Amino acid sequence: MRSYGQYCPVAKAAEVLGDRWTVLLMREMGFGVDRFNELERCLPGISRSVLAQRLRHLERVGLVERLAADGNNVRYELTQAGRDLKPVIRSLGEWAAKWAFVDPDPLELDSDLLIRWMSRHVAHDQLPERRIVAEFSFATPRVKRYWLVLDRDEASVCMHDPGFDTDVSVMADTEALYCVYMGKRTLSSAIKDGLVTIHGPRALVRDFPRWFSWSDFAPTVREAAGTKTRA
Amino acid sequence: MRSYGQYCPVAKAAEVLGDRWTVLLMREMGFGVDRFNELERCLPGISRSVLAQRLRHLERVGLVERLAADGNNVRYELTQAGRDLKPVIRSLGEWAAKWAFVDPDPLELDSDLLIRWMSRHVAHDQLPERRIVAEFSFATPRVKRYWLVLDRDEASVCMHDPGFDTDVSVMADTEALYCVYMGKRTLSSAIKDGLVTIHGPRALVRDFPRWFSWSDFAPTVREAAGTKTRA
DNA sequence: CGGTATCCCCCGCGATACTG
DNA sequence: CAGTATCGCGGGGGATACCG
Repeated sequence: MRSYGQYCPVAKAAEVLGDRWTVLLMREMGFGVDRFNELERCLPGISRSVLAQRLRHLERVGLVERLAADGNNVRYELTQAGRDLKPVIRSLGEWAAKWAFVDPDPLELDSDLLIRWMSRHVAHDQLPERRIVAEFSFATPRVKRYWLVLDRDEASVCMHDPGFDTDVSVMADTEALYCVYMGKRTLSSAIKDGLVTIHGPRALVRDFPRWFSWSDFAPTVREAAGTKTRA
Repeated sequence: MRSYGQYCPVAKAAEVLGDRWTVLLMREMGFGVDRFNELERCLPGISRSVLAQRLRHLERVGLVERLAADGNNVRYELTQAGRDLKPVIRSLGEWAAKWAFVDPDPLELDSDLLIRWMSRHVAHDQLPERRIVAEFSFATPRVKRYWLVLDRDEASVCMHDPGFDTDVSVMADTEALYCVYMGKRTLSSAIKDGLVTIHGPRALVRDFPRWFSWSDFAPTVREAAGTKTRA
């Protein structure tokens, strides 16, 4: 971003972070996404050239470190300056969750993203001791299936059947599950309305709601839903 | 700014604030600048069309309210949502003051801005009871003079001699006074180095350093000057 | 996987002039 | 003071192809 020509920290921050995609890229890296192609997948719509340009820029200004283990095995890590930005970006999100946030636009109902985001917010300590495979099916905006493989240490997303037996099967309306994730409604209300259905052994179905901690911003979204004052 | 197509508060905040100038505009309004032409002067380089477009946008998304007292007497005020953004923008600046901030670029030495900024950070309770007129002279990058009229309630900047008697006369190297303002150096060190000279009655010259509270970010800049670790 | 190279369009935005 | 109107360019960035 072109300089503002001001010796002011706010202006400097705006120059470093003001380019399109940069804040979202930092958000993703703050969640530990560290590979070029994975970053691309987490930012639908970004072009590969822009992603490369942003990563170079962030490296140049000292927010990101490029770690080339060997040849084509590259990882990107936040520096301390980059990690230090995490609470700032969070406060941006908290602000938006409180004021600028209404309902999901139909165009925003990307089930790929939702599944990725859910996989980042697994309450691992609430899971059974053994590995759990949860299958998710969405009908809208297009039919999609995913498998979440969860254990006490890790959560991974599969776009194809991983081969393991499925423990729990979830059918969800994409918008409804997005709203649950974001704190706009409760999972139980979505289930009552028939927008989310969970199949599987009784004990697992009972515990399922506790396996996810949902969005970091959900508490703020819930709070904002109460106080509707905008002026 | 084009949508990111993500139902995520961080993405929404980036859409609302991501356009060029928007964050700086909100910074200015947070300081109470509320007139179109004054905003233009506080954002050197912004074009009038972009300023108008940004104000309309911010009004549309509910951060700014346009108050037309009558005809051409218009003021812009932050809504509660806009005021709520102030600490967020501040945290952006704090981050930059800590990590992304080195020395003023020669092109950033705009004495107009410096005087305006200083006038916002007057420690009114440290002033004498009576009105004080301080004259500032800069030699670089071009010869410029200003008068700061200070009292217990108010501070105003004059680009021309206001007619009142001058109480204190300050001659300053622009870069040095910028650095003092931003916390990169102390006023006394700048005086010692002959980069700032204060003339006037002994008592006023003695008290002058306490009349200004300097930049909000100065403490962070000072702190960062100690710890040079960047990785 | 981890990028680069190219192409090209569009529009953001700065400059200037003009109006009520 | 508070804008609108117009113009013109520069480059941001999306799409696609290609490479080691």
